[in-house]
Amino acid sequence: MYEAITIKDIAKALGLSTSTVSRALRGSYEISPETKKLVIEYAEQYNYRPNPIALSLKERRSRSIGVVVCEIANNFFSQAINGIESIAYNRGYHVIISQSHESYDREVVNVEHLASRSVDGLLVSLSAETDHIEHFKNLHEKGFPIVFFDRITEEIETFKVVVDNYKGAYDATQHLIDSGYTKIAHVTSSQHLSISKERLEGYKAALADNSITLNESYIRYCNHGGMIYDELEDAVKSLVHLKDRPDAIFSAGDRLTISCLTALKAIGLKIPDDIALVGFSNSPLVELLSPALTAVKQPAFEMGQVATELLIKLIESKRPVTEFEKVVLQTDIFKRESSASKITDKKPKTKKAVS
Amino acid sequence: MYEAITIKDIAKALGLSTSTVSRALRGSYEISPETKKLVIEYAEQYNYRPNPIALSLKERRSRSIGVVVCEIANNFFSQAINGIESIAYNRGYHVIISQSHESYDREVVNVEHLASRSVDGLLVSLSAETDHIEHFKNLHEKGFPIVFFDRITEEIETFKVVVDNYKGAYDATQHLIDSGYTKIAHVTSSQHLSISKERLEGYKAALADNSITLNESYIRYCNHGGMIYDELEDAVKSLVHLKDRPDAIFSAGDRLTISCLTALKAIGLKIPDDIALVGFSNSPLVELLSPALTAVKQPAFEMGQVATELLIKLIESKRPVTEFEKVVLQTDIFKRESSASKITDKKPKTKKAVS
DNA sequence: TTGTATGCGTTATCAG
DNA sequence: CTGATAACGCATACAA
Repeated sequence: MYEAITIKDIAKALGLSTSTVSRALRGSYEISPETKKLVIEYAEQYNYRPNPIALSLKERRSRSIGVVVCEIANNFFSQAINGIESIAYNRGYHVIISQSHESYDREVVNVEHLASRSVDGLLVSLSAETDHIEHFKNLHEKGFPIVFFDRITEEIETFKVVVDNYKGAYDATQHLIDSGYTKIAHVTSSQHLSISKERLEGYKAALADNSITLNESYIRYCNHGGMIYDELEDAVKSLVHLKDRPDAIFSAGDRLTISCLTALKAIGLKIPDDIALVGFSNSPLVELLSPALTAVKQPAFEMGQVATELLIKLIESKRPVTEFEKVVLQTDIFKRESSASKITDKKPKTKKAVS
Repeated sequence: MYEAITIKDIAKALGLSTSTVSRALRGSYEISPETKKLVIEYAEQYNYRPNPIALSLKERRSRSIGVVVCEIANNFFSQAINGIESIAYNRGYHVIISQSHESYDREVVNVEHLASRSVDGLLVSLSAETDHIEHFKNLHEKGFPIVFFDRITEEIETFKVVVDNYKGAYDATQHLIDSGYTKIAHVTSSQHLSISKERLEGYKAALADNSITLNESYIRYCNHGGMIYDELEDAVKSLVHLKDRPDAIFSAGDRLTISCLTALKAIGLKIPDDIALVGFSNSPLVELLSPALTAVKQPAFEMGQVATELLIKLIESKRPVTEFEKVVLQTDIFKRESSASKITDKKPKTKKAVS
């Protein structure tokens, strides 16, 4: 039905060979100015565009990079993708986005599809369900360029871009403690994720540094990233129904934080009067939600940019790269307006140095 | 660097011809069971995957559809894309997303790139800057499948999916009036957009039906969709600095609503005490922002689904389609908790029937 | 300066 | 049942 013009059409129309047309269009020096002019004008007139599919086949590269994330309806990832795009666009790469919706199976399918030669490299942030990464290992061993960001794996040696999750979590927890809360629950994503582990460590360290005993029953994992059923709502409910109800929650992700807000609202608890909330979030609305929320913000856009630069470096390098860096950026904490409630005269601790 | 296995490799290794291997892999009935088994096992072992690029070239279709939107960091569009994906995935199509960031030039580039045979069809929501659509007309006239959603154009006859913007805007405005506000400003996107025009009409109609004189100085357009400089902040500021300051704002889009919230906060105005706000928004947080906000919510996911179904219908139809429907869905209004302020005992009007 | 032939990976057609 | 060949659109090594 839809037929576009090809080099062959131009060649036929002008009584030339396809190679001449091809060379003329690429401005090759070996073509006479007249022929060149003729061809270029004709191409212009008929709005000729080279077929990228044919080019890909020939050049064995598609000039596109694949992005594998859990969700784009997530402020962190949509901002990261904007960063990815900003670099890719300038370097002449297309960006193909795929969502796993936190499903391991879906992630495998997406990776296979993308990698089977329709992209030149992959930017990956693991799904919450993913606990083994053979699908990436196979590719990586064959030399396929992969860069991990945010939700990374230590099992594959390549470029990685993350934030200092430990410190972000530490600061968040410390902020709650500084505000007078001591019974601090932690709602996090899957146990398998690097970010969950690091944030958990930061949380634990802050408690320890303030001589607060860790209460294991205050920790809730959402192994499906809150994507199934009422995974997160259930977690929050079970927390507030504890006999020794926590007076604050530290949530470890954008979606989790938003879901916590929603769940608490649904339960009828007021923030921060009934319970305080501090969470990782990149929502532009966090500043609006004050005093409901204090947010730890990730430099999502920059992470996307850095990861993309590294990936393109990998793609375009002639010889195998052997030196891999792990870029660590810093989080920002947006503190809510201090509300009267719960604020004590505790002296703020000096911040600990973090690994 | 990264080399994947091809049919040719298998053929060589097994001492067969490429055609035999190809047929064996596709389970052709004319291949002996033994050969079939041999080939399939070998392919499995070496993790063979057909090269989609080569397939595209051969079949003159890529089994992928392109999406052209302004932003994915926008609740409406990210939800719509989820709807698009949900259908496309089931029908075996890839989704390639491109963002115009409300720039006309960027939109043209994206469309050209996508359409030059790397996608089989296009799902389009126009950018705020776009005031002529030759780039789509050309394609459409050549028979290239396009479906418009949300921000559509009447100049091209094809499938379209929208919401009843008139009614959504009418309801929003009526809600403000019912709550006792009369000096209602309207912050909207570009004048060129269909949605802006329709929402403006709904706003005007509600005012008229309540015998409120339209104050032209209460209307603010953001012709770049709020993407440049402080376009939106300036609009809000100029509104609140009017000598006859409006007591309410109706904002006509997801980003606009969020920006209004942010801008009002920055200025130091409390919602709804100083000024009320009702806006189109699909943010999962709107219910949290109560009583700051009443939101008109669009069925984004469904819109994405419907648009995708129509596009695939267009792509896969053998003969040119001549009957085009325009699907109109309904908005939902999420009303904020009624706050004491400003609520009068005005009797609610009966809703008008809408075109 | 231009044309011819080849190959990228796959499948369809035609011959065996 | 299997193999050789052509074609999809393009670029390039090689001829002329």
